[in-house]
Amino acid sequence: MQILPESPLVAAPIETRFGVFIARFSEIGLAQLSFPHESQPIATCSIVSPQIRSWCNQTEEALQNALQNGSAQGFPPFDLRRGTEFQQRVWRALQTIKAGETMTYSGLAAAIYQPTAVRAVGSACGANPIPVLIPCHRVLAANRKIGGFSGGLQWKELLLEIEGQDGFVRLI
DNA sequence: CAGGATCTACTTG
DNA sequence: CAAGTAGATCCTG
Repeated sequence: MQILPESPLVAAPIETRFGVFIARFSEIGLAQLSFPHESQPIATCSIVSPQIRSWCNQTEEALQNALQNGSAQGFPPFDLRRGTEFQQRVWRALQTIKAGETMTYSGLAAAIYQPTAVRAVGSACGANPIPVLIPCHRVLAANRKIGGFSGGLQWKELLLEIEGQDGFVRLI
C-alpha cells in the first residue's frame, strides 16, 4: 500500500560532534535523516523556502539536543508518506517511547494491536526514515539483548548510552 | 515466495 | 547459565 507522490527532496547537511548528518525535506516536512557517511555528497542548494529553512533549524536543534542529552523537542513536521500503512503505525508508536525509556519488539507489536506481528515490527523499525528523532533505537529484544540496527549497532549503543540505558546485553 | 532489527519453548554442555 | 534448534508469525518487494 504505497501512497507516494514521489516529490524531490531538499537535502541539508547538519554538523554534529559525531559527524555530518543529512536531513532531507519534502514540501510537507522532514522526510529523512541519515547518519554520517564516509562520502560527503550533497549539492547544497542555497535557495530554499523560508519554511524549509525553519524546519531545518528545528531539525538541527533537535538533533543536537538528542545527541547531547537525549532530550529532543521542537520537532519539525514529519513526512512519512513513504511508508506503508503498517510501517506508519509502527513509527507512530515509536514516537510514544520517551527518552530514557525502553520497549521491546513484542511490546511494540502489542501496542499496535498486532501481537503476533513481532517480526514484521522489527522490519518496520529497520525502515524508519528518521532515526534518532523517531527513536527506533529504544527498542530492544525481549531477552534484554540489544537487537539490531540498520544504521549500525554502534549508533544504537551510543544513543542508548546517551539516554542512560546501558544495562542491555550486546548481541552478536 | 524468500527473508527479516523476533519470540517462546525445549534440549544440551 | 549459555548456546543452539524448531516452529510460529507476518509484512515486503
